[in-house]
Amino acid sequence: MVHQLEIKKSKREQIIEEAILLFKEKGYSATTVRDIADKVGMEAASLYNHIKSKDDILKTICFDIANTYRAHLEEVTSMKATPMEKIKTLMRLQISIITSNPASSLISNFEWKHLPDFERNIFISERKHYETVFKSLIEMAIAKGEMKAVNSSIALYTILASVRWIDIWYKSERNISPETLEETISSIMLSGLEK
Amino acid sequence: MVHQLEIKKSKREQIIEEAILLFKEKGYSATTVRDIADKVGMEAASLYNHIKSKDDILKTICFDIANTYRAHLEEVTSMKATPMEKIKTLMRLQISIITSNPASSLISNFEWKHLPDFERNIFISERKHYETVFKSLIEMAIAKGEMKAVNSSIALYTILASVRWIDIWYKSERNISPETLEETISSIMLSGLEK
DNA sequence: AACTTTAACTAACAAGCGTTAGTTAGTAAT
DNA sequence: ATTACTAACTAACGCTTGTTAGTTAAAGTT
Repeated sequence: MVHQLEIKKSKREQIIEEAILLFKEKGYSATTVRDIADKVGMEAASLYNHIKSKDDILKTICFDIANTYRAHLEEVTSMKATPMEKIKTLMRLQISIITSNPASSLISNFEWKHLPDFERNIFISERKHYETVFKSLIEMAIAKGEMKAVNSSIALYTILASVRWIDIWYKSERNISPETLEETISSIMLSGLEK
Repeated sequence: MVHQLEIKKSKREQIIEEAILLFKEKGYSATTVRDIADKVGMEAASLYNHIKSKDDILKTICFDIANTYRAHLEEVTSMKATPMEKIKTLMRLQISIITSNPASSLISNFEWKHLPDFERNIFISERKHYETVFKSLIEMAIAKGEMKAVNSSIALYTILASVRWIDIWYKSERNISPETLEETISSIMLSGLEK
């Protein structure tokens, strides 16, 4: 029993894995518990031996990602480095989340609105916190003269967009390594495209 | 009758307008025809005097946007200008679509997957066409030495991401004019953030 | 060997879904 | 004045939804 947990994926993990693929393909609302059960190879009712509810699956997916973001944020803010270096590190870490979990990143980005009220509010404030800290790094970088004096909101969302969008298209361009991705995007955001 | 069409919004337009807001808030699948009917102020069944189906609404929203994109693309490709100027123009036009129709842009970006098979395929190929032309502009700009020799796929999606993401956050930053938005994003993408 | 637990099953529920049918009052056209 | 059309209504249909109840066979524990 404890043995099984160590040597192979638990049924619960299998269920969540299949759910991730389905939520990504069809969206949370359009995915039924019967769809998920089919993929796992059991009856819909049997899922409830492993999960509490359909919501429960979404919660797990979204907060797995959200917690990783938070951990990265704490890691970076405790670094001894210039604001610009912290921004670069944060971008790199964020790209690594997305390239190693493209599907659940996408769900966390687009399906969080279907979380139950309580969890949705937590999720929103987690994200708000991330953005606030990120934005203050941008403002510090500008104040230090490391960054051009652009509107910090636009800079923030343009940076976030450039990495968040990866989960949408990354699959179709598989011959790009996470390293190339990270270097190219960083270079575009920091030095621009124009020669 | 023809009079009414000219002086005020038709019932159909009202329905679609309310549907846009609901689809944006809750997503297409989670929005019911009864939700829409409530907002318009009629019974669900009465909607069917004005629309063919729930799908019909989504089709209208998505292809209104898609057609505007196509029109802009044709406008730009027939311009006498350098690839770089065309890219800038395309970015500016795309930002203008989003700032003037933030809600339906968002739906077109995120809910298109719920289109019926036939329309979904058309939509996908429309978008593919847009991206292919955009990408070839990038490659021409690189060939001409106007743009740095970065991976053209990454450049394409980074540019698209930077503008497509606007519909997500634009509402909460209303004190930014479309012009500032366009200038700042262009400047970031072309010249970079680093000083 | 007797027990508890686990994890699957079938059956079914109540609620909600998009949609259709049939009707009716008000307006426009002849 | 009669007819035809528009756009609303109520009622209901057939289906799907997430979930629960009750059962059962196998595995683990004492």
